[in-house]
Amino acid sequence: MAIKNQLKALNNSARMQILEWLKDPDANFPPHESGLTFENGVCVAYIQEKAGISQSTTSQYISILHQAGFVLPTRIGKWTYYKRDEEKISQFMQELNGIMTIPGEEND
Amino acid sequence: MAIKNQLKALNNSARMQILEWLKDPDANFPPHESGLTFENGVCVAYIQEKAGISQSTTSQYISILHQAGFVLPTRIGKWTYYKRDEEKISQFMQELNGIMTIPGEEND
DNA sequence: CCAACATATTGACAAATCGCGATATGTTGA
DNA sequence: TCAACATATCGCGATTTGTCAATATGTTGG
Repeated sequence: MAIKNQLKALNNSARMQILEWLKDPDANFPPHESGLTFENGVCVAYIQEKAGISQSTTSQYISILHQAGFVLPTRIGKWTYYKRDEEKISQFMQELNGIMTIPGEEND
Repeated sequence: MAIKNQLKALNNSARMQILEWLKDPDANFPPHESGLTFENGVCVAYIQEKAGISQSTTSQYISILHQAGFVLPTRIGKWTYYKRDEEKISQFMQELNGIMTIPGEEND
């Protein structure tokens, strides 16, 4: 159930990229005008600008990433900041690994 | 390029299941009537029967798994046997892991 | 409360994917 | 060469996804 949505969320290059950018906000986004650090993540407007897609599409993509459990929102004032949920992402990768690979196999 | 097709290939429960079944053909399929072992994989007809989908859909799904590099065909007589390409699968998982996770992070 | 703004939701339509039946291709045994 | 069979490909309607503009919701400062 969960993993199906998670794979669907990844099945789009913009959504993948957003997740990658959020790995290192300092390297990928300008500082927030509010002076806020990236501790709580990045605001939607910055993600939109970087991705070069419309506001509505950006919001929808972030919603899909959120439903997949990959990002966590923090609302501060009129802004919503999103950051990666590293634990959920790790869990997903472990689960996918369990599905995809054979336990004994040591291929690399 | 490659990883996009690979994620697409996984974005379908029947295709995921086929890959899982092929992890252990002895456990998931009856022996080939020809007496052939599963060394070269499983014939399409058995996969079709197990998946409960049409012949054309089965063939197409296997083709998608093949394009993704997840399975290898061996033609013997009028049969085509498919088995997992463990190396490619491992490579895919490593690549996805590199994209999805942050190097230093040790979440579990 | 209102105007301005950030984000979310809705409605629409094109493009991609699902899954099938029909048909084509390739192979073997007679 | 032909009939039977295994698999692949084609063409199709149905469903899902991509992406947008328009609109709704929620928040703050005045």
